Amino acid sequence: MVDQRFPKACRLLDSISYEQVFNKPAIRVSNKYFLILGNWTELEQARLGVIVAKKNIAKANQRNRIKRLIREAFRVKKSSFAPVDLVVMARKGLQLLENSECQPYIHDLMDEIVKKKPST
RNA sequence: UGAGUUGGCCAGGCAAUCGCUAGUUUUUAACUAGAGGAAAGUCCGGGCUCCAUAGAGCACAGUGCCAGGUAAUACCUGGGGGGCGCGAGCCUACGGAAAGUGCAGCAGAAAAUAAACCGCCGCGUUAUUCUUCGGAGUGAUGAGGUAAGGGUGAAAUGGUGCGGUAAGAGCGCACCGCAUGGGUGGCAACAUUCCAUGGCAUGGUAAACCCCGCUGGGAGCAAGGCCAAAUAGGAAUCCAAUGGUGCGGCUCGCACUGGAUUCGGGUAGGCUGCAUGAGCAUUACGGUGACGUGAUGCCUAGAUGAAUGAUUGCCCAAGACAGAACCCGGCUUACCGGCUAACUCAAUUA
Repeated sequence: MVDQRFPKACRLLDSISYEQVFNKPAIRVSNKYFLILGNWTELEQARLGVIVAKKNIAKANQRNRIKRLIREAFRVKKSSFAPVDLVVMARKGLQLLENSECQPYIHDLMDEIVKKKPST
């Protein structure tokens, strides 16, 4: 049984954690709808932070939907990651897509990160 | 059956697997609960918190038929006036224009102490025609009278008829309308097929200034309280003085500054505020109703880098607008469809 749980230990919980990722991102992958920054850590598991700006997605219920989508994708793939802090940012236009249309974009980017290894 | 009016309700359902937040317990698991009718816009009204115990006056803002409901309102209920609709019903910032100031394009003679463009009327002067020699008619012109008729306008100082007159005119009369006072009905707004008086004023605009009545102190949960790394030196209480400084837009006013005594103060961060409430359901009684009073039962989201979801299958009417952030009551706006009650109009059948 693969661990697919998503407790608070798997999330970035304060602005310090976010700033560490933004200051020197070792990982930077993106496509039309998402941008992912990441930083290798010494922790036991990967952690996720999500940013969906009001500027990009105007309606609150659409922002919630996209955040859930990103968390769900991370939750399913979590055990495949090396210890890493990720920040996923949503770009404009996502509110026009159905959930099933969005999923390939986020899954592809996460697969890309799974292939990478920490440069020791 | 069709068309319509008003009100109320629902907002995909079920199952399996994997998850999230909170609570409880026998705690590495199980059980329970987990967005809305608008959670939205932040347009009003409150609660709560601090500022001064939240006061007085001015200014400013809001509000505006009457009565009631409510914690309160700009909301709701009932009623009145006006307008629209065949009707059920709908709309209505609906106080004051005889306190003052201002404004009114075009058209029109004139838009406010009314006014004479055309027309109508007699009078004077003059030309001319006719004449029974008294005058009569026509044209031009002058000073007047006239609000009947025409024409302009959204609006032109009551309407119709008769009398009256040179022509006219509420100039007089009748009826209708209007105003004022009284009576009557109504808590009131107001109504009045009641009575009297008045020939009739007082044009419109107050979502123009304004006047009048009523209401409003300010800031907001990033309020405020507690614990507290860092950092800076002050903070609280009492007494004295009435000079200085500061404080909602201003004034009254209030606070601080001085001295003495005491020792904590407070940013990041954390905790709290933060879920028992103007609460919900059922029911009885009072009330036309909004609603109130009582009884019984229930506890029903509480996140904080921010939970309430994903996948699969089945069913149907094929799922819109949209996400709590201190909490309530309203209003407004967005919205796929569907259900339901009462009523109105039209047609058909009996």
